[in-house]
Amino acid sequence: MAQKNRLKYVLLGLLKSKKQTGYDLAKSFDSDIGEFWNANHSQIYPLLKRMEDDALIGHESMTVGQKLHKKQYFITSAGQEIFNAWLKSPSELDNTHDEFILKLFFIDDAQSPLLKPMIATQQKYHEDKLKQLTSQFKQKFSTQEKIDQSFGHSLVLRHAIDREQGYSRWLEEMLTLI
Amino acid sequence: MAQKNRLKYVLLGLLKSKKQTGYDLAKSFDSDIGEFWNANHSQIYPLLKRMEDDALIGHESMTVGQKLHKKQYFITSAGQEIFNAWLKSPSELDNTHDEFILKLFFIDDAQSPLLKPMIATQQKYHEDKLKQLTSQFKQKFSTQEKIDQSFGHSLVLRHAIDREQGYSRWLEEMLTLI
DNA sequence: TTTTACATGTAAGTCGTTACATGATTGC
DNA sequence: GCAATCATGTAACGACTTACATGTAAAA
Repeated sequence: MAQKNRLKYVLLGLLKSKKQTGYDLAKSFDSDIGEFWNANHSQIYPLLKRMEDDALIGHESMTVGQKLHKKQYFITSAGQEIFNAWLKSPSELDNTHDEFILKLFFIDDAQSPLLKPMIATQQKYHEDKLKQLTSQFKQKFSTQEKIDQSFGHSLVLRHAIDREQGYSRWLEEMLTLI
Repeated sequence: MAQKNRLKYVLLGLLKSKKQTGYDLAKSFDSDIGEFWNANHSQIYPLLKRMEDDALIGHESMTVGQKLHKKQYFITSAGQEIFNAWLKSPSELDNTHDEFILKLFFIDDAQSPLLKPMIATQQKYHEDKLKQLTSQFKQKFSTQEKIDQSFGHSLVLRHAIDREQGYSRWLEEMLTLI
C-alpha cells in the first residue's frame, strides 16, 4: 500500500560511489541532487535503519575526537542488486506541483489585473534560477573530462537549464498575449 | 506543521465556476486539471467535509431517482475570500519527481548500455504525451473565443505542450552526446 | 439484464515536513 | 569563549495512495 520510496534508491545511489554518514547524505540534498530531489535528515536516519534491517546497506562505527560517534554507511551486494534492478525498471513521472501554474489555471480573464504582477514575480524567480544553474554547470563541468566522469549528472543539469529557459520563453510569450 | 493543502484551493477554484458534487470534482482530475494536479475521491470527500466545517463551502442535498442522495457543494463568500487571497499570495514550486531524471543522475558512464533503451522509452512516452496534449488543445481551444473564456487554462495547456517539446529536444540532444 | 457510470464514504499505511532534543568538534 | 558545523536521533502531524465497502441510476 501507498507510495514509491524512491529515496531508498537515491541513498543507495549516493552510497554506491562512497561510504557516507547520514549527515553527509542529508547534505547532498542541499547541493547536487537537491535540484530535483529533497529529503531531510529526519527522514533519512530512520530510513537508513530500515535499509540496514533489509541488508541493503551496512555501517561501520567510528569515533572522532574523544567521544563523537559516527556511522559510516556502505552499500551491500544486495543493495547493489536492487539498485541496478531499479535502474532497469520503468520510470514514472509525478506531476510538478507548480503553484503558479495552478493559480493561472483559475484565471479566466486575460485582462485580470493579477496577471502582470504574477508573471513578473515568476520571471524574476526563473531568471535567478537559470543564472544559478548556469553557474553551477560551469563550475562543475568546466572540462570535458569532468563531464565524462559524471555524465548523467551533467545531462540532468543541462535539462534543468533547458527547463528554465523554456519556462522563461513561455512567460515572455504570455506577456505578448495579454 | 507539515504540508500545504493546495487541494483546498483547487476545489474552491473548481466550485467557483459551478456547484458540483464530490464525484464531479474527483472527475475533474481525470481530464482538465489532471495534467498538473491529482487527487482521489478518498482524499476529496473528507476534505470537503472539513472545508464545510470551516464554512468555506456549503452543500445542498438532492435526491435523484428514487433514493440516490447527492451533495451539491457550492463556495461561500468566506471561501471566495480565501481563494482570492491565495491567488495573490507568493507561489511555491515543488520539484518534479521525474524518476528517469533521477536514474540518469546516477549513470556516470556515457557508454553505459542502459542509456539508449532508457532514452528510447522516454522518447516514446513524451511523444505520446505531446500528441495527446496537442489534440487536447485543438479540441478545447479551437476558436479565439474559447481561449478568451478560459484564458489561464489555455496558457497552462500551452505550457504543458512547450514542456513536452523541450523534453523531447533534450532527449534528442542526449542521443547525439553518447 | 447486465454492464457502466454515478455517488459517497472509511481504513490502513507510507511519505514527507516541521519541530523537538541532545551533544561534540572545529575554527575564529 | 563562542559560534558554526558536525552528528544523530524522536515526535507529531498532515498529505496522499491503495484498498475496502456499499449502493443507485442509466444505458446498451
